Amino acid sequence: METYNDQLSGRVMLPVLGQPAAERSDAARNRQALLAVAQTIVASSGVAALSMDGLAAQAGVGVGTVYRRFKDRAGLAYALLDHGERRFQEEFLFGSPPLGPGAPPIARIRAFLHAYIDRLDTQAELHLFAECHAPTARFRSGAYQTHRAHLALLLTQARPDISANYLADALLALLGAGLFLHQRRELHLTTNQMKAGLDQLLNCLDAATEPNATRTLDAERH
Amino acid sequence: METYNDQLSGRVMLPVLGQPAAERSDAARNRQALLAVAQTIVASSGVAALSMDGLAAQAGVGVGTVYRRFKDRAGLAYALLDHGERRFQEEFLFGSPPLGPGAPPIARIRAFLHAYIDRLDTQAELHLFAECHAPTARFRSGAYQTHRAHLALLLTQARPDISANYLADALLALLGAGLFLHQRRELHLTTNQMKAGLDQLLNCLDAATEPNATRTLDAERH
DNA sequence: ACTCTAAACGGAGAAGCATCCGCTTCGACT
DNA sequence: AGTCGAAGCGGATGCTTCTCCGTTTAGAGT
Repeated sequence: METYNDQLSGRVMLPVLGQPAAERSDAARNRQALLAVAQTIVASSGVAALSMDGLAAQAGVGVGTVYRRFKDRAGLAYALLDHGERRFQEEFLFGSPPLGPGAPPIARIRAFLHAYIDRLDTQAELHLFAECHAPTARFRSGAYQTHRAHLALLLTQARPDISANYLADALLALLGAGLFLHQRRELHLTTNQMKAGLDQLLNCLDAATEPNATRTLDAERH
Repeated sequence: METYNDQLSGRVMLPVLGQPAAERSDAARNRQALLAVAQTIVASSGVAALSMDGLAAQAGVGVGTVYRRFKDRAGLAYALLDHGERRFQEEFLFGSPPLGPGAPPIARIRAFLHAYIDRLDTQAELHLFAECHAPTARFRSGAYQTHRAHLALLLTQARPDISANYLADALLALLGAGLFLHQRRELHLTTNQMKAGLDQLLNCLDAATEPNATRTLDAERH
């Protein structure tokens, strides 16, 4: 029933409307403490070692508190990813090209995919952890929605003839943590090889542009 | 450490080499009984209601037995998917075209994707269950390896200029149970719409064939 | 029929997730 | 400073997964 829209949100874009009643100071303190401890655990022993009970114990709070703050295991994971996600969003929404505005659509998409791969390179386990413990949540999360909207917008510009939303979902599927880890651990691909693979597909998209479709809205053909 | 290679295997293709020492009769009996009970539970109450303890209780065996037979939750799920997977493999390996041999590569790929979507339509929850409880296992499973090899072979014929293995993984990523359920539940797509989406992408692949690359190995250009 | 051993069985127990609910505390408003 | 209600706290509790290990049994060889 509940979603993780608050975590990892597209809040960056939202006006300060009905801020859902700011956290009480003790609550905020606990959240920070818990996040700090959680990060330490993950850094030192890996995500597998991160348990709700253990976290509560190490942070010196009751388990109830952990659940109140983070809802569940997946919520905790999303909270841990949130900082990086915010920065990422700022970069592709407001940063400098080619990731940020200013570059042609295909270039921005490419930059987005590359940047995403780089994030996975350091955080794939955490992403996987989050995805697995709330399987449908990835798609409902604010982060996913934002990424999807971003890609869909760019794709509409690059390929007005293809369903942009579908394509956006497709591209994001290629960035799933499970696939990434498989490619890294089993196939021993480097991030550069993955990027190259994605580039190939993008080239495909670019090359296959229908002759009568406008490739970019305002660029002349030559 | 362990994998699920035995479940959902490409055994279809394997000669009768070192059959891993046939099951003892009591073991086989228990496996059948457990699978039957598990299927009943899933059919009547959904995958969420399928617990190892409950299964053991309902089947009248100890939990240890369940774990010995199926290794873990994910293993049980894979075992439940196994029957259908065998039939699916037979169809795309030996069945009639366009799914089976005889049709041109792109047509076979399309047929494969469509058939996969149809399977997901009835079994997505079980697939998701399996994927989530052994996140990396999907990629290591015999089923995945077989699907991947199949697609890679066809892709090599259709697009010798693109890394077939990478593309195969990409296509299979689009068939993840998580994405499927998201598209069905959240976006209210029909299976036909999903198939259409996949077709669009395939058309892209087809259309973007490099002019100097041979589209099919022995077809003349005109 | 008897023996013997690898395989299978069963269930107690450890550990984790999540909930519930009575108690405590913050902080807004007098 | 004092009141008061919403929000937060915590840990007992229940349920589940999975492991471990002592006991039992199938079935091959004699």
